Amino acid sequence: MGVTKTENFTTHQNELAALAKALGHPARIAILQHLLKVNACIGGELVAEIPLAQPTISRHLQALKAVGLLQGTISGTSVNYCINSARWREVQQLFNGLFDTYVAEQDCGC
Amino acid sequence: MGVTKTENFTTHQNELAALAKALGHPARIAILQHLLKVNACIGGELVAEIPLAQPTISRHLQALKAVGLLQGTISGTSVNYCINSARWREVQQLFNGLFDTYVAEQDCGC
DNA sequence: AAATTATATCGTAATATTGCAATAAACAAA
DNA sequence: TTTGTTTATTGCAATATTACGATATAATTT
Repeated sequence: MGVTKTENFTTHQNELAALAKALGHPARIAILQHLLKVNACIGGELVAEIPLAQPTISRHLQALKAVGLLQGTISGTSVNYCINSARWREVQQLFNGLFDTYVAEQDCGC
Repeated sequence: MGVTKTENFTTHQNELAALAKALGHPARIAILQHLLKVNACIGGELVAEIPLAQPTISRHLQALKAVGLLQGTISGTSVNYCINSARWREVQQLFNGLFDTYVAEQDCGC
C-alpha cells in the first residue's frame, strides 16, 4: 500500500519515526552538514553545493522544515536557512532517549 | 524517479541516511523499543505485540537487520532477535557525531 | 509420514518518494 | 515597466515502500 498505519502506534513512536525519516536521505544529511559547517544562515548556496536540481533541493529543504529542524526567513529575493537550535537539541535528546534505553549487554546467546 | 542518487554523496552521508531511513517507520521504532524493554532475544512475540500482519513485521525485521541493528539466530522453528550491542552504540555515535557538530547558537537573525 | 509451528518469500495493490523540466511567484534593480 | 535573481510549485515519470493474503520453507511434534 505504501501507507504507514500511524494509528497503530504512539505519538512518540510516530514522531521519532518522522524525524528519522526526515534524516533518511543523503541530500538532507548533506544540507544539514553544510549548515553546520558554515554555522550560519545561508540563502540557497546549497544549490551550488549539492549536485541536484534546484526544485529537488527545495523539496528536501521543505522536508527538513516540516519536522522543525530548519527555519527559513525571507530576505529579499532569497531565503536564509538555518538550523533551529532548540529543536536540534530536542531531536538529539529524542534519539538519545531511544539509544540510551539499551542498558547492559547481557549475553543472550545470539 | 524515486531513486536516490547515492553516487552524489559521501559514504558517510549515505550510511547515516540509510540508518535514519531504517528508523523511519513507527513499527520499526516499536520493534526496537520492545526489544529494549524486555532486554532479551525474543522469537516473534512481536507479531502478537505489534498490530501488523506477520509478513509485514518480517519485512520490518529484515530492514533493521540489513543495517546491522538487529541480529537473529535460528532456534528450532523460531528465530531469536536481539539488538546488536556493538552496532547499536556505533550508530548512536554516528548520530551524535552529526548532532554534536552544532556548536554555538550564534544569533543569525533567523 | 503427517500435522503443527514459526518465519520468510511471493504476488499484488495502493501510496509515497525522488528527480527534473517547466513555470510561477516575489522581490530587486535597471 | 522591464529585466534579472531566487525560491517555490506543478506536472510528469520512474522507482520505492508499505501492507496483506497466499504460499513456501524449515524444524518440531505426534
